Amino acid sequence: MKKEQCEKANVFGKCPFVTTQQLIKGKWAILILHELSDGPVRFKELQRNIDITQATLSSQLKYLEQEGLIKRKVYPEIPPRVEYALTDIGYSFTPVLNEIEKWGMKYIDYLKEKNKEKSVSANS
Amino acid sequence: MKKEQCEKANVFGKCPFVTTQQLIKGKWAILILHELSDGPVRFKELQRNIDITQATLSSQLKYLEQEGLIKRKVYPEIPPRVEYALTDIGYSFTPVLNEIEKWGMKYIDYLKEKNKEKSVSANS
DNA sequence: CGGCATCCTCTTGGATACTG
DNA sequence: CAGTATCCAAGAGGATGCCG
Repeated sequence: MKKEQCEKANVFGKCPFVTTQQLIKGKWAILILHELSDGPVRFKELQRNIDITQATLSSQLKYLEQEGLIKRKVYPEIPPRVEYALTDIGYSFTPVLNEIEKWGMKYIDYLKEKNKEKSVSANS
Repeated sequence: MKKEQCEKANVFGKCPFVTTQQLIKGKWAILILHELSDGPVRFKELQRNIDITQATLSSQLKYLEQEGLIKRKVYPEIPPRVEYALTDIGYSFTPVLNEIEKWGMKYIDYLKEKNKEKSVSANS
């Protein structure tokens, strides 16, 4: 794409990089999307899987729902049951998640190498 | 990968998602990496391309250099000249950038559709 | 040109307590 | 179980001015 789209006027909804960044910059968005990538998950289960407080999880889910990435389904039961799932556009984010995971593993390896070198030079 | 790696102990350097998120959560990291993906770029040029103040750009670059994603080369000239380039591990981030760009464009289209629907229903 | 130091503001998100 | 309300701390990052 033309770089110009991202230059000067770095606006949400214009530049794909800025737009994506705005959506996933939060501490939890990527993790939540990843948790939902295998199918619907209940609120409580999400909270258990990710280490996050109720209040924070609640606000994050509300945000992601607003942006159209996830959908909320309420089952009229007692006790209440709410499931969260990816929307179509949310599901289409999967390739990004996969690349993030692959690169993350690569970077973790890189960190290990870096630490190894450091301890070697410290011993010399 | 095993989800367990990301559960409970969400630590940088253990879970690939958390690790990557920590590195790119900032407002500028993705844009800077994208700008550098075609080869070395000077400080001033970066500042022109992205709309960012000197102080902020400087601290971002220092951060990315610390994390090993970019490297800094100083040319002993007058006036001074400093070029930034991707390291190997930084360059290997390119596939993530590509997916981010693709998805970002998809999401921008989605936003347009959403707005169209809204104005239609508003006129009915 | 390519920074750094300082100050200051605004947002994110964690802790805690309460509700249907 | 699945939230909401309130309060608060930390950090990101912008503005400005100075320096080699």
